[in-house]
Amino acid sequence: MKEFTNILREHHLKATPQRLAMLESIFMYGHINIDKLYDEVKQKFNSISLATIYKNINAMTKNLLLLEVKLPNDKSVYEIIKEEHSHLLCNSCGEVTDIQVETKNIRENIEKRYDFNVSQSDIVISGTCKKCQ
Amino acid sequence: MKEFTNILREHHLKATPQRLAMLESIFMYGHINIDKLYDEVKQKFNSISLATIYKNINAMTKNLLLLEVKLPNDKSVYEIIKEEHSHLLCNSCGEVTDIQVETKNIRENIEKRYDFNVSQSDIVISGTCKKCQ
DNA sequence: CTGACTGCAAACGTTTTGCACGGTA
DNA sequence: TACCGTGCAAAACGTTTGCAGTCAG
Repeated sequence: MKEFTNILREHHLKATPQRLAMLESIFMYGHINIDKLYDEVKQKFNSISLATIYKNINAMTKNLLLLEVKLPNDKSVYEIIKEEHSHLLCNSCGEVTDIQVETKNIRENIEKRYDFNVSQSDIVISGTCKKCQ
Repeated sequence: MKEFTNILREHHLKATPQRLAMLESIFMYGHINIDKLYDEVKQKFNSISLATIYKNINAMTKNLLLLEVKLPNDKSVYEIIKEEHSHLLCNSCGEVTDIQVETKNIRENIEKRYDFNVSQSDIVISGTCKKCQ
């Protein structure tokens, strides 16, 4: 896919078929953990090794192309970085969904009350999604 | 300490000296990771093994006496469960602070907008604390 | 053509397990 | 006394590393 090739280059990484396959899977799922990603990529790319998956996840995360999302009671998932957003986690089906949460008030409150310079907000809302209720 | 003895029993766990020492350290620090906890407890209790630390962390977490807090770019810390609250993480000194964030509006918005039944909100605000600015 | 990337195997750090012994209730 | 918990050593697990060969730019 032409687009991911450019994205990789913009992040100073070579566009190898392994990386393109990884990005396609991550994009398709939106959020994916290491094991699932390995399974997925292995289907299209049987020779890929777990070490390569890890090396690339680390390289892309370090170069701010991917973001690790730590979930309560679950394995971390990775996503392609875009605008800042929060996450919904369904405890029943495990699905992770992007949501927009108004954090401006929260940030301002914290800056004022605790004299704390906020740079990042990690918010995961857990519960039961529509389908699973 | 008498109090922790009772708390352990209320959670259907025996009040062993190892567990009491662990709870005292966790309480003293507010939030502590496994390595630090092991170091701390080892000072008062030289014979304790890492396996015991892990077994007890798992037992107390499963029995809802402790909570694991996953931090971005950092090791998990554990705390004694009390009222729901959020966390401030200083990227400079690593300190974790409890804060009260008004989540009612957020929850209600999510319940309405996404038809999602919220049960838990995990919020970690990162940045620079007062002392480190 | 050269440095970056891959795949393999080995190494590593963290967490869990099995078991015999000891302590709590 | 009956279990539950402890400590040790070994095992299992997830992740990283070193290296020789390959490929993208």
